[in-house]
Amino acid sequence: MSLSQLRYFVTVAEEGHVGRAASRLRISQPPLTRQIRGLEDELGVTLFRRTPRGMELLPAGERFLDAARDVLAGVDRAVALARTDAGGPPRPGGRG
Amino acid sequence: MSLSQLRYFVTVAEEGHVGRAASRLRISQPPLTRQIRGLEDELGVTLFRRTPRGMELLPAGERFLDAARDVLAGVDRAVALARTDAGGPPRPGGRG
DNA sequence: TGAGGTTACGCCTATCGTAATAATG
DNA sequence: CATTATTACGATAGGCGTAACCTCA
Repeated sequence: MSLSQLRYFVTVAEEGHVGRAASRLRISQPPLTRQIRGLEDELGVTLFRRTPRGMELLPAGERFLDAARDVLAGVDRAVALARTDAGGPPRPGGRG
Repeated sequence: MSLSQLRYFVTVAEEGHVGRAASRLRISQPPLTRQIRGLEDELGVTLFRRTPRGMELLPAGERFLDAARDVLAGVDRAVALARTDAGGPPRPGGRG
């Protein structure tokens, strides 16, 4: 499980369409399909129902979507907290 | 930034020692050092102070530690939620 | 036939482990 | 010299893109 997989999953869930999601993520469909598939495989849970119209979120997927968004938001929060200037010395080569 | 980096960081923070942290993580010191360094570089923030006795958490590191734990807990929660049996069909080849 | 998701294959990057190096006291 | 973190170098695994394939209506 990786943060990329979580981002990919959220995008596919939002678009309901691998092609559109891939476009938004600036990657091609195959790696996106594989990552979603790998995520499902690792979880042991089917997150989407494949239809001729696209990807339909299953109940397990909806529950996971909520938690995945929380994780990604937590990452942003962590980064912001670390970068909060509170007397820490700047790194040489940092964006300072 | 990766979930591995977050796990590595939390372990080093808890041990205050790259060697012990690496042992707990079942990897060797060099990759652990590199991942911590890469994390600091990506954040643009120094998280630890290197001393002859080990790794000492700086203020930015303490703030990040709290948030990193939250992220990792969120991942566990997401997995548990997805696996919550609520009528979802089992995957063929799953761990059933 | 058309739309959409999936699999096969090759390339590139990232990560790991072993060995060697630098700093501290 | 002893301890700890870091860098150099080669091997392995994972991710991406192009091309080809399967499924459904």
